[in-house]
Amino acid sequence: MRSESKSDCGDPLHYLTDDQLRNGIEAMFFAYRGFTADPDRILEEYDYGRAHHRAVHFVERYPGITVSNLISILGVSKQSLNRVLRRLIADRLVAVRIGADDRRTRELRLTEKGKRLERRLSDAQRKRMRAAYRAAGPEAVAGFRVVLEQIMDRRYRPDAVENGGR
Amino acid sequence: MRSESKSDCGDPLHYLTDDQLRNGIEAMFFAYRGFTADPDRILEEYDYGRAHHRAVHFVERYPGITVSNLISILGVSKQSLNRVLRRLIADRLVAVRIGADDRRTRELRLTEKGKRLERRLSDAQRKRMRAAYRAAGPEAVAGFRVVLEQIMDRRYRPDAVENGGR
DNA sequence: CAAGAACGTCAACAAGGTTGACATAACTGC
DNA sequence: GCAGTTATGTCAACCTTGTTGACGTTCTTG
Repeated sequence: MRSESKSDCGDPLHYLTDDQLRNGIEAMFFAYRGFTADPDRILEEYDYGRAHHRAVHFVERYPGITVSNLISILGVSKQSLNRVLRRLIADRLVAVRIGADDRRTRELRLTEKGKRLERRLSDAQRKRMRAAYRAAGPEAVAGFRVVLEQIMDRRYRPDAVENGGR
Repeated sequence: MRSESKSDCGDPLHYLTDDQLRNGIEAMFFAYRGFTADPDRILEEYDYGRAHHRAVHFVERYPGITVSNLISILGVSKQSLNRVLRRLIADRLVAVRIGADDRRTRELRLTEKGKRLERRLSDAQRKRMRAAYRAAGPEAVAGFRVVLEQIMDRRYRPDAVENGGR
């Protein structure tokens, strides 16, 4: 199986020691902080928080998504999401339409204004990711993605990995 | 900006497309959630939060760390840390000593009880990381670490990367 | 038509972040 | 030795974002 060990100093399982794992854990902590730092600064201007960013992100990602689907992706209560969504709708960043097939549901989409904010936020975040990816190189990035997908809960793991190419 | 668009396979810079970056961003979101899920469940039993976990983690990591150093690592205000620390001290998870060289400072250490909780938390977190690492393999892990270190802010990056060896 | 689902909303509450202000003890420079 | 600065603790007020519980409306479905 894992007989191909690269950075082992003798022990092929050296990368699984508690120390290595601890380093990885700490790296996750610091990296996630860096990861959110740039959008956080932008959101401050608008008096929005990270919750607004997440909502905007997933509405952009799945245009026409319903409220309950958004709730289950974000993993928050409907009251919590509603507070965030209400403001985004009032500020005309998100548009609501009655569900086409089920009139009880609400389909969410970004307005032009919403798309502009989303673009600003994701540009900032992508800029940092791009710099990191570029510095690390394609093989490191591939490894990064594999490990992340292992860390996340099974149900969020993209089983059809379209970036498997190359 | 990058002009080469979409899914042109064959492009050696394909891993830097907006789509790839966006996938990475989303993976970070889901992975971080999985990453904190297990400790969160344990903390609930004790009525502690993530803030307590972070404090305990870094006190374990740097025994004798001072309050101000802990503040700057965690990146929170002293009032915020104080609220968390006060409880950990009252519950006898953290012991405080007057600084050896500077009597104004307070040196923080885990008590036996504190070590037990820290161990429980980090065992849970390591278990998930170990499974992820094992499934991904050593090369993926090496890539994972490189990318994470690029994402985090420079000042937290370990300049002496011990796994850079080979 | 009755039941249940999807949604919105009000209220109360908690964790954990912020800032401002103030107090004390200890170090440091002159 | 005194003045100024630093490290810490604490009180108070406030914000965001999460929670639960309760209730009402609209719509789908058996």
